Amino acid sequence: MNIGEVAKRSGLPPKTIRYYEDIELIRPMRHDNGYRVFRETDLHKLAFLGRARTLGFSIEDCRILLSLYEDETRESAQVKALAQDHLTAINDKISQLRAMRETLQELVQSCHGDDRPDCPILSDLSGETADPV
Amino acid sequence: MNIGEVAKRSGLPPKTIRYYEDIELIRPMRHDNGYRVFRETDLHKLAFLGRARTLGFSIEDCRILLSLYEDETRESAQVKALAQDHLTAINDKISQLRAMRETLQELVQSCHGDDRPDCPILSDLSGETADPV
DNA sequence: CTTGAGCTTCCAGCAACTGGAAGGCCTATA
DNA sequence: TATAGGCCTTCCAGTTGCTGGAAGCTCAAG
Repeated sequence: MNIGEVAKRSGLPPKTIRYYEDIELIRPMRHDNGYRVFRETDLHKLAFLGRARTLGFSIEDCRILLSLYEDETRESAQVKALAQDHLTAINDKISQLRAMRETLQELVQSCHGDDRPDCPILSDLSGETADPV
Repeated sequence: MNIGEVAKRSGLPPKTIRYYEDIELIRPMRHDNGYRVFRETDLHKLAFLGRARTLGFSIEDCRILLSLYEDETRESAQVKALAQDHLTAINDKISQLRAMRETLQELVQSCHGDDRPDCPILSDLSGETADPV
């Protein structure tokens, strides 16, 4: 398979696939003409990576996951710990975003949003303490 | 004020303050010796920026917010629209993260996490369809 | 033989800083 | 007065995960 085909089948853009080779997540062979040759195992790895990235794992986590996947002597505890840490990080991010949302929502709601310059959003940002509702 | 003082008072690290000058969010004066001189208005702007960044606004949004703040002929509708868009983006991100969390949580729960290699997390990533529970 | 699609490499840029090196300045104390 | 330290300066590089674009080679079709 050439890169275009693999891109279609894996759902990853060619640029990304080349990048993954660059950082040595995959190691496709080469044709005599310099073209990359992808085998089923390469495609499989790329799909694995795509899925892991969709779940938000970092590239370095992906590298570890891939190596665990290929290591028949792995302990599932290692995988679980990695996933658990990631889950915790995601939960932290959600909390942060929720805090932002809460504040923003209040500010947006309190702004009349017309042609007058008066604006509680800017007031808040500039450090004025909000009027008690 | 020197940068250290401003850093303390604004809560932003000196590096970040220099960076903000670099991208022309602020324009502090200079002493003869080359040191930056910050006035109250600079400090005020930095606090504004810090707060806006905490709410997740991008630097470019911050630039716009700052210019709106300083524009007495602004219409609050402009500010509100910006904040509303940002709020929408945050909500999108939260949705994404929640989707990740849901999947991850299931996977983590289904993994026994012991010394055996068998692992539903890796199975999922590798494209095996999950066994119906 | 030419055209166009597909492939190659390499370089640059995004966001928003952050770390570190090399060196100037300022103040206090011995 | 010398020096030590702490603060300041600039500049360069690195972070994460790609993405865009340029220049150029290859391949298949007409």
